[in-house]
Amino acid sequence: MADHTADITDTGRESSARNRILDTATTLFYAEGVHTVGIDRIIAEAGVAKATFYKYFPAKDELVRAYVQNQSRLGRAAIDRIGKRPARAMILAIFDLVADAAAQPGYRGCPFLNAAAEYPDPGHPVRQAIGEHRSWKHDLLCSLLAADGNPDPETAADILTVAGDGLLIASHLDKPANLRQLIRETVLQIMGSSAGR
Amino acid sequence: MADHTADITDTGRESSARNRILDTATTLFYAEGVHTVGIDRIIAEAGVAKATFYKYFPAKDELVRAYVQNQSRLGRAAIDRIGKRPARAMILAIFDLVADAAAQPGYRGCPFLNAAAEYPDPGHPVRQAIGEHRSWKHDLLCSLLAADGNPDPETAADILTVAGDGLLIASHLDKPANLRQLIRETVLQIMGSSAGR
DNA sequence: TGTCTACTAGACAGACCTGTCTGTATGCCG
DNA sequence: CGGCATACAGACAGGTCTGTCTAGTAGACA
Repeated sequence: MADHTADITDTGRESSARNRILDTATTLFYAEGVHTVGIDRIIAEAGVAKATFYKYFPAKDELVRAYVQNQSRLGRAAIDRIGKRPARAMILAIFDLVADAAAQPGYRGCPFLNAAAEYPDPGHPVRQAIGEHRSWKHDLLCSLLAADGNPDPETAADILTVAGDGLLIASHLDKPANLRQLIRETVLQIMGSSAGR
Repeated sequence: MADHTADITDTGRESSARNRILDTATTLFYAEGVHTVGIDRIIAEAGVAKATFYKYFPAKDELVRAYVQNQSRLGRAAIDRIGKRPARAMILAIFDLVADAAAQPGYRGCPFLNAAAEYPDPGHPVRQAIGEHRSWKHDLLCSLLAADGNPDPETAADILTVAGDGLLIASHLDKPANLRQLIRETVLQIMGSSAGR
């Protein structure tokens, strides 16, 4: 569970203390929620003094925002790791990532959806960071759909986003046995059944 | 927003103090989250003594569970209010409820998804209550799909559940302009385009 | 050696949390 | 009238939270 956060912030010039804080926070926030995990616990498990923490993150919300951005970076890295493929295969591969994530031991759903649920105010910086990731992903889908020759990529991207969020929820709350098949079925049904199976 | 909680717990024999607590909690928990809202705030706004609160709800988590069950009751009531229709029209009407809810001023997404995000442990009573609501809804969709003549209502219900959750997320986080159209488009595309428009 | 930087250790204030407890007021029923 | 249930008011204990502050330590570099 801590493993996928072990390959750290690549900007190597950053403080190691800061990295330890962010990694610990990423693990704990994802596993137990943002409000449940306190600063004291994070600095204890990161092996860092409180003053050091507040040097790098002036307030807890700043850390939460960094956590969201870190998750965004990890998500983008996972997509980068797929490599180059035709547009339609690319979309299917991206959706397969949901099944990959759901198969991991500590899976607890989508970090962005979980975090958003804890911040009611849509104008809050944390919510904005979440929104940035969402619109990045939407744009990615949109351009892939356009490359696939979709006549209305905007609308199709909306629907695919809906499907993606729903699949993340289902993979977490309902844990369906045949998740991979459900994903394929959902995506193909949405993209038009002229699918390359 | 407090309005739709005004038509209270119909089991009229219940204590009015208990009802006031549950109604206040329903409003506050939904609007601001479960962990953010404390007991003191609830009893103050419900106009109830602390001892009275702990008489009816031995612990806060009991209240949260009652809150989830209350939301489940409200959701079922909304579906009951639709009245009788052919299966396919019924499904569309149920999905339209998402748009209705999203149009209300205090809309903050799906109460079940929000609450689930705050309880990591899948075995927690609150999560179980959420699971009960979800499987109730899944079964409802399944029987409607069967009545509509769907060849594989189980799988179709899975996909519709995915779509429903995704639409609830989208209507909350992305606030798309043409939500009603997005809903129709998504549902019809999933149920097979031989739709009755 | 002296100094500067980054860090550790941990006390502390002030707020807020859940849950318990004591005492009081009100109304119903016999 | 007495007895009992229900509810209110609020102090209190014990814990946790965020965020500040003081004091001390280890290494780099001149």
